[in-house]
Amino acid sequence: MKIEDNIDTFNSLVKRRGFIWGPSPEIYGGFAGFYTYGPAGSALKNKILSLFRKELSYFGFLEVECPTIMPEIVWEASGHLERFIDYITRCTECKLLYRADKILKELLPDVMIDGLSKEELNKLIKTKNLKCPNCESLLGEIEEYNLMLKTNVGDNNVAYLRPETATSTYLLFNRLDNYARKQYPIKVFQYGKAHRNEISPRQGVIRMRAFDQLELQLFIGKEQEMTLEEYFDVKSEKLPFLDWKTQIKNINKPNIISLEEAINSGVIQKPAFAYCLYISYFLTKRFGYKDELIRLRQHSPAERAHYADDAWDLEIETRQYGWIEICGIHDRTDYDLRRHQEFSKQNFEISMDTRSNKKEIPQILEIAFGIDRILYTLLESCFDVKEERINLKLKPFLAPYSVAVFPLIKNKKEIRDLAKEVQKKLLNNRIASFYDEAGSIGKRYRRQDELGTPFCITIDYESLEDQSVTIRYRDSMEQERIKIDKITDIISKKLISI
RNA sequence: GCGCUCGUGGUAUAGUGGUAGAACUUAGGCUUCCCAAGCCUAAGACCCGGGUUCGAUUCCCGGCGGGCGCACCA
Repeated sequence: MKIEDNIDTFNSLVKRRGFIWGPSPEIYGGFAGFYTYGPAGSALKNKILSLFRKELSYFGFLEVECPTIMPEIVWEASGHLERFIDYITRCTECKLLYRADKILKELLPDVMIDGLSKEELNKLIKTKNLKCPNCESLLGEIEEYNLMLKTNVGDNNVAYLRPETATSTYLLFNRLDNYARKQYPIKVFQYGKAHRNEISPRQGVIRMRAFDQLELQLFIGKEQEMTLEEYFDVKSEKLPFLDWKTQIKNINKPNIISLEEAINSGVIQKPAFAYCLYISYFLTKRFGYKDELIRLRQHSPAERAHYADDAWDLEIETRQYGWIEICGIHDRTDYDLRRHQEFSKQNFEISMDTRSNKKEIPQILEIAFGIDRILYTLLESCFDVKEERINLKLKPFLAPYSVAVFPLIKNKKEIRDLAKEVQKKLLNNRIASFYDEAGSIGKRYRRQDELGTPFCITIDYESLEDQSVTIRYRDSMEQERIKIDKITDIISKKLISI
């Protein structure tokens, strides 16, 4: 069978090899926006997370884990309740759906629409006899479309599934202030599920209704944002910046400049924020994306979220979906803590510097990764077809299986026994190893290539005599002879070093 | 959500108003071969519900799901 180097081959691989299945539950026809990771996908995801945790600990981040359901007041305070509920109206005839504020602004350019209540919007539609631009029929009653998933807890308490993990981290502020003994900036992250009731989810795991976020937060003083030590260690690092003023000129090629140059030219205002952009880029690079597939794109002021002062997306270029955001870096200012202080009636004004009595509410800088998008873009960017061979070029430490073990032939007892012994030895050292004796040796190599297994060990006749085996490398397909008692050492080293 | 379009084994598909054919994959066996060889055998599918019909996977309606366009995407 001819293996073509195209996106269909990729999509079928992702399913066949157990990376991503869905929409789930498949046997009931599927539920749009919900997907499942099969064994290979779960393994890959766990390795992604384990790399994150390792690196974040290096950068001094603490991990927390909060509930995914929070009472209504939290979302009122965070601003999500207001911003995630859209008033919509649909045409009574052609059923086209409009966002109420947008259509009213279009039809009534002279009326001030912003800030009107649902009742006032309804009144306007009725008194002005507003009609659908598409078919000239009357527009219907205002309805609410809520991007947050609502639920009831206990007897009758309204609550929402969190649409982001960040907010739940902010609610820990006074606990963290204590725990970290005011060693600002306090660096925290949280990994977990978030839920959004997308109107029409598409693009597979790129836009799901239940998805995984890994969000880093820096609680930091306003002055400290300009003087952060960590910035000075990395300020000469070069990143691919695409600021919004450049985008206006229709230029989509990033400008590769250092953090310092970005600050000096005014593209970035705060050194601490520049440091956050650096962290996002550094972590992304650790997964092995090629340079040309990464860019940092700044939001225009109009595109920014309600809480953000400056916002950038770290994007990866994909074959199937174009540039995809895998990480959002936001300067959330003191917006969140100020709001939660107000709604919870706690005091978040603290003195951050013992030398003065000045009190302030800390600023928050946020680096928000979408884990599912990392998993997807990583699979896509590692997918490679050459000479009838599918090869998933994952970094060795990310591959679902680190190594596979084969007896060259299965009907020779001694070879088979030795192969099983080698397999056992690897497992005893907790190396993710897969044993396979079915089919020709070439077929077994191909199976592992599709899963991204970086190393294959083959036991042959020679092994019986000199206790050596062949190690075969996924990308080069080259083979080397190594001694059995060196296998675990060699593999372990290769898993760390690359 | 609207419009168009599509939905057949694990994957990608052929085909039909009388329940489906091949490929790859998978499993068992032979072969023992270091890069998808070959041979034998086996398993496995018409998205769901309703209607028309003697009979529906096929036609019609509805639902669910996918793709594309519009809208939406803090």
